Amino acid sequence: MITVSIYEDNAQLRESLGILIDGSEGFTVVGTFPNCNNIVDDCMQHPADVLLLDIDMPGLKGIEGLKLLRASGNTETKVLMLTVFDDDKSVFDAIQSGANGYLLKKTAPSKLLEHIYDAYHGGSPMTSSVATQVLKMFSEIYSRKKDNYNLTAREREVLEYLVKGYSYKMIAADMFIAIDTVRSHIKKIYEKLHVNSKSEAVAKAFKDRIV
Amino acid sequence: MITVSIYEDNAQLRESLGILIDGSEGFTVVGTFPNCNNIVDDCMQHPADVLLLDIDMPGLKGIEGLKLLRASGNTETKVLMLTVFDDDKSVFDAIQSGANGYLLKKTAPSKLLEHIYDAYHGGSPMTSSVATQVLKMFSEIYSRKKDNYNLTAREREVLEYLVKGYSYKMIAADMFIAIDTVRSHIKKIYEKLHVNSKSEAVAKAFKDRIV
DNA sequence: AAAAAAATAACATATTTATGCGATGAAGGC
DNA sequence: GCCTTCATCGCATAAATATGTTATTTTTTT
Repeated sequence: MITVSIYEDNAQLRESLGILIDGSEGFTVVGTFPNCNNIVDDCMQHPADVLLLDIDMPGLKGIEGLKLLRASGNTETKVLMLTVFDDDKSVFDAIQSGANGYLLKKTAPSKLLEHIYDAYHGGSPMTSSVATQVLKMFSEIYSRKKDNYNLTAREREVLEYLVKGYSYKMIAADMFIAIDTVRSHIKKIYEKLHVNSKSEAVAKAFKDRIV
Repeated sequence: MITVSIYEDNAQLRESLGILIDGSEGFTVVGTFPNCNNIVDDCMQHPADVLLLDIDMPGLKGIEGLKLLRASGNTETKVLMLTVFDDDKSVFDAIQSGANGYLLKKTAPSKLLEHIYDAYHGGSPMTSSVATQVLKMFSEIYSRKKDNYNLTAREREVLEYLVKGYSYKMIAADMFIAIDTVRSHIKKIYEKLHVNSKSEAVAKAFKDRIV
């Protein structure tokens, strides 16, 4: 038997969700709340396996509630965020705050039960459009920027040494070129990156994933 | 009508998948292949909306095939990876290489059709256990390192200025302290981070997410 | 073949960093 | 009250960096 609590400000939806879930084989609703102002207490007094947490609620927002819950040490309860929109900011926040899944409200009731089941068993159900957001964020994080500031191969090489913390002298020795050549390259790099110090170049290299 | 191509080395599974999909309303199979050695050509000669791509195939692995396809400029075709296991290395690779979804082979046939439909419409269907992997990676990436090298509040502040590319003089001005005080802080920072130059400190700050 | 871009190098110089040593006052723990 | 940590500041100096100018040789492009 999977125990579920529902946080949803719309009374109508809250009740119909409750009836749906409670009326289904294998699920019991142990609490329904119109806001998550006392979420930490609620979860202690009515422990549930899975929470359905609306993102947009008056008072404490769903994500804030989630953060409180996790901050209180509760990492066991699975939390499924419910929302009308799949804007990336919220998705991102929810994930970072420790949500176990992210569903659009338009999810069909039968699916909803399935998703609760999934979450209970360690899965992270998410609407496929939300998953798209997540993957997009991933590829943004991990894709090299297309704009590599037109650094030449040699310049990129030098920049990599800078990132590794090498001094001009060390770079020269490693690349078998004169230190003045290293200077020349670095001067060019600074021009292209619009910086004027080693540490700025390093910072930019990290930020823009040039290296 | 959604056109689908199937890459799967197991002849039995390949055929039954083909029959299932081709026999379903709204789906047509335009190609079935036992390997993805010629995936780029295949996709030109038998354009499909969605590819089902087995991860483990003799010859070119599914992910390698995916990379080739994307490298050839094809970013339009939706690609669903199929696999028996949900190990994080592959998931990660697939996402980075531009997969649109990641499904376990044990996915029920009815779901599979749904997932193909989802992918075609821009979604990123993934088995919920795979989604768990993805979220886990996310939180790993974004969690601050616990070890902040015991920097004091003031030292962290100075380090942030370094990351922003400020010179000692600028930091002193901004923090309303003497330049020698800035030096003192930085000396301490270097000791704690085990580095001995500004750019190394900046690099470490980025790598270890101190800032 | 001519032109453009990239890699190499030298020289000079002002500025910035790195490092060492020492010192003072304020805050907090015991 | 004593001790420790933190934040503050000064002075000195060697090393490294930033910047400008110029020039030669390869490599690439047109």
